[in-house]
Amino acid sequence: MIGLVDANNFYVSCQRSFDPRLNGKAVVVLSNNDGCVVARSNEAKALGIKMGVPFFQLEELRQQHDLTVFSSNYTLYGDMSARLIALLGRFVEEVEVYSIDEAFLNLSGYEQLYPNLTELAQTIRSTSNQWLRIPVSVGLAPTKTLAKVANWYAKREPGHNGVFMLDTKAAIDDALQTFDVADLWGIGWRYAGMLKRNGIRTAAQFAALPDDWINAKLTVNGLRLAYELRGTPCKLLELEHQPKQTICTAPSFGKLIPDLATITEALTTHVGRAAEKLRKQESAAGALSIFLHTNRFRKTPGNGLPAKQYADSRTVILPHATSSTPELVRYAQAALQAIYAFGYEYQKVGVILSGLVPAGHQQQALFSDAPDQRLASLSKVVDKINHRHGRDKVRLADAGYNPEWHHKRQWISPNYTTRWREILSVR
DNA sequence: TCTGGGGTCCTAGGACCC
DNA sequence: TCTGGGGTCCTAGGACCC
Repeated sequence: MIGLVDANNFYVSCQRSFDPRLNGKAVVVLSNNDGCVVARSNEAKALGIKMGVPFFQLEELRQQHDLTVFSSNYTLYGDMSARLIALLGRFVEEVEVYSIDEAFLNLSGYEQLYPNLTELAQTIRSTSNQWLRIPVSVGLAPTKTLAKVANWYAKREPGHNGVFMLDTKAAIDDALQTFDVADLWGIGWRYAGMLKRNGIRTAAQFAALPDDWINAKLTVNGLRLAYELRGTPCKLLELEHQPKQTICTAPSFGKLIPDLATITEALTTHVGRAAEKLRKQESAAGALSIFLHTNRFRKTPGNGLPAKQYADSRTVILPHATSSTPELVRYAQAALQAIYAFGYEYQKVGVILSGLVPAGHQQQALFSDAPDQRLASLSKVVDKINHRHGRDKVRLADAGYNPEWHHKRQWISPNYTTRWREILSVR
């Protein structure tokens, strides 16, 4: 059996954990730059606030109802997530961290220790409530996909008390009969539309389709999904932490930016951030892509016509794989100069590092200079200083001093768990 | 009229996830 | 005025090899 533990309204729950006055209230958490709604309390869902709606469209609702708003605080959510994972590790050996608020548990081999898995799930729930004040739901089933389905029922059926188990053929058949095919793990809006056009509405109907048809329409991924629904595991628990294959840093500007100088400051900062992530996983990048674009939603003030748009990107294959910030910045700035066009209001510049290889195992180029080892050491020392004394304490001068492009986070909460001076004070 | 067979590698684009 | 960020995997097709 596999367990899926999924935190309820995770970002909202993290905020409530440190401010119980928010319990019972409508609360939303916004995406980066305070753009869209990415988490909602049940009360906010009841007000009809949809996932992903642009925040500015909620202005009227805010005036009519008591709605509490937070900018996203990933430092806080990441730390709370680590605590939740540590908690799960006290109950079972094998935990796959699937996302910031979800984990799969391998429950096979625990028949002696936990003869009743529903009870175990309840214990996990109450422990999380007590230690973290984070409510979680638990789905139990023979495959990951069925555990996802079970979790869906655990979250939505009040009678189940946050735990739902699919352990018999009859229970699985029952659950799939009433499960919307669009809610399956691996079925997005395009596949959902295609399936509905073909008369497939439920998970049970999908699982009963011929293999050839599924393979032709949804590739091998769809076939794996069908097998998992039929009870044959195709997705194994991934317990090893895999290094990332690409690293992207591309936050929007807080306001539209027209000039190259300011965009260069932002890009320099983003490349520095991406390179930090790169060094943290002990990789080096073999290629670097830069992209730049205007705001595609924007209308020209006054006439309401779509504003003039521009977007371009440039990929540079590096002469040797590197993780050095100054070196990556040099190539990034040259690429930006090549794609920048005067006369537009830009929304975003971003960097993607790819061709990642383990640091220290880089292929040496035959006809170019060997990578400068001193540069690599320098960046590592800078990381250490910044880790100890605060982000960006040491950085390139090109990153600027008073960034007017910084993203918005108007409703940010304190970093309760990671900064001494922001620790919760109780009066 | 008839135009081989069997591979590898890379990339762009499309699907998906939270 | 204001519309997120960061990932993965698969396939088709083109270029190449002998």
